[in-house]
Amino acid sequence: MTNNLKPAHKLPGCRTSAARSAILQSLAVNHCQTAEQLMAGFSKNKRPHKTTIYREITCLLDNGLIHELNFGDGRKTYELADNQHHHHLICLKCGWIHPIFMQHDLDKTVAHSAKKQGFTVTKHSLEFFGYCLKCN
Amino acid sequence: MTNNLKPAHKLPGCRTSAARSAILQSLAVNHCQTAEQLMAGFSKNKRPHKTTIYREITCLLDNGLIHELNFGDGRKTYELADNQHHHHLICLKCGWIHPIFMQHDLDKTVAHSAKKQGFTVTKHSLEFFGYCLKCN
DNA sequence: TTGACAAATGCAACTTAGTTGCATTATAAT
DNA sequence: ATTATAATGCAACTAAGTTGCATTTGTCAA
Repeated sequence: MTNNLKPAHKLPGCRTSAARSAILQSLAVNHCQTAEQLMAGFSKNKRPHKTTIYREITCLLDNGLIHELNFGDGRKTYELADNQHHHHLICLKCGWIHPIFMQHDLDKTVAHSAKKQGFTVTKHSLEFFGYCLKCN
Repeated sequence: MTNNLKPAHKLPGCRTSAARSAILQSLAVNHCQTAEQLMAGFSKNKRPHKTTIYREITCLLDNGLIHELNFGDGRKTYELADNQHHHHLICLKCGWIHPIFMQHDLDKTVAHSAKKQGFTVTKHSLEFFGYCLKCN
């Protein structure tokens, strides 16, 4: 588990970083996490400073290893970039987040009509909100 | 223009409010605006305090007159609730926002499969990011 | 193996968006 | 006209995230 993540930790122009490795491992276990949740994932005695967390997140974003998401609650959420394109179910009560895989060509469809007004679509965000099993 | 908005300004348990009327009028002209943009819409000499803006936004949300959106830049955006269901084109460079109307039954499709795991979909968010005519 | 440069880290102070408590003003129902 | 309560302003606060700077540490080249 640790081993197959190691290569990804080696980034060009970067050294190995305990915090960076830990963040990637944490995201491999828990699909979607905020900066705060990533912080909480460390045991208290070896928890890095919040500045470090935010800087490693920036580094991982710059290197395309993670994606930033925003579910409307004002916090940024992160997930590994190495998984296939998907969307999310998000519980409005408990914050439970679940990836869903569905086939669609929204991007293509919209790109076509958007182009008529000179707009080029590069990505989209599609999230479903509601109530999970426990909160229903 | 002012007249046909007036009735909407009368909210149960609320008095008429200059700030509230102005916010609704501003959103009628400019589809999507942040709290800061709404502030900027007032001429300097009769601009209400930011606390007032935020409180009026809360009031309008509570009464269902506006919707809150979040395009991932950390700011909340507001639009009138009295228009038909739509999504947005959002320019990543200049922040240009444009509503798009497209037919789809994503909500229904997903609601069906989500229900199998006990999740009830109540709403969804679908936004397209890219570059507008000017920024292309 | 060592030396040195740059990356990683920690800390304090700062920024930005938004919130809360409290005092004052003003609308509208009686 | 009186009065209750909504609307407003102001100051102080919170929460998420950022920046500057000093210190530590990993890694490359000699």
